[in-house]
Amino acid sequence: MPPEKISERELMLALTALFRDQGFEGATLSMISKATGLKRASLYHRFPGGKQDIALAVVDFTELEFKEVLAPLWESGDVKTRIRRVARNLGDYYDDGMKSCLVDSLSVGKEADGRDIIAERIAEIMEAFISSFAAIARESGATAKQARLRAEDAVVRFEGSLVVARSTGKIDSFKRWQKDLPRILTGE
Amino acid sequence: MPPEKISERELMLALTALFRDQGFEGATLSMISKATGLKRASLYHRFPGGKQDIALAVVDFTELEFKEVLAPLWESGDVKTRIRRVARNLGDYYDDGMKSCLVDSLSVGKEADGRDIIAERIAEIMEAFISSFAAIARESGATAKQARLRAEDAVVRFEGSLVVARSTGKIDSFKRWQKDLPRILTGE
DNA sequence: GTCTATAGCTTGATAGAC
DNA sequence: GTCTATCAAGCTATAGAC
Repeated sequence: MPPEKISERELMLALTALFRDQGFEGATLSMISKATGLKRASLYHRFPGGKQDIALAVVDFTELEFKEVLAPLWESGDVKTRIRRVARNLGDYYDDGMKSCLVDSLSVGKEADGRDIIAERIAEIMEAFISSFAAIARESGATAKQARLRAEDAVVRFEGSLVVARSTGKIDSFKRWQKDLPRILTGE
Repeated sequence: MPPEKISERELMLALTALFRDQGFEGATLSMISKATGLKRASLYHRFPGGKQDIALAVVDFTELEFKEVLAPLWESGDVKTRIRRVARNLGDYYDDGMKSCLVDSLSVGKEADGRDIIAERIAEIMEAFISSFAAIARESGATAKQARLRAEDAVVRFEGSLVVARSTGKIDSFKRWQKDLPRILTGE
């Protein structure tokens, strides 16, 4: 057998970038093949379920990556400091707002085929994102209800700033979101 | 000649819904044909430039529709009342947050073909949206700089709440945005 | 202004060699 | 684990009749 042409991690990073930028319909097997250096048949060897399998693997991978990005939330220390750390991590991960959100890109499109399975996973990831923010808002002294509202507000502004950045090419609102995040979650 | 099978307005409404829900790559000519009742060749009669022409027509149409939705901003009367009216219009237009934003859907995808022309128009629409909000924020007493910030914040939250609603199926954050809009734009 | 019919290409997916 | 070769189906787009 020939050796692996691309490591698991490099493969997943390339696939994630593609689905994030192109969405499910936009990411064709030709693009995937080109981006990974693997021919069609090799892709089906690694992902027997085809394109849907690839998309689901990307979602799983992103879920894990995101846990690392949000890791400071579960550590100890000053709450606002940890939130600032997460804001910085998210800035790195999303290239200061120039990259789209996978949840956004993958939730555009038809509900045919196995897209509903992907949609379900997408909803789970979004919920986990909000819950993570709610946990630290709670830690900062908010009631459960307050914390949930603050967390949803933070995620709404995050997603919105990425949409605005992608459509206008300007990242100002994302940078402001980064700066405002501690205030949003702790309520000042 | 046979009569028009579908009125210009009905046609544009169907096309807009399709591109809004499916994105550019996701909206195939088969879907378009089915949704409008027009065969492929008839679509090319109305839109000689093909799919890109249709998408651009959808963007133009949406730009006009949006001017009606935002119309209260240019009327006279109490500022907060007019903002509330716009919030209600946007709630109707986006089905309380259950519909996606065309700007979001159409800005996902490859930059090949004539997609850059569409991207340019999308950026214009987003800018007009922000400017409209900035104008009424200015009217409420804000400086030009303050008004711009408030307007961007309002649009960011609007887009974000639609992304969250689409991915989770829950419209709570959109409803909150609607309620908060007067406060966001006038600064209380 | 609509249609049928078709062209030519790309898509997602599979078979089988090495 | 990778490849070449191939498939049927779908895609965008066009020609030409009525």
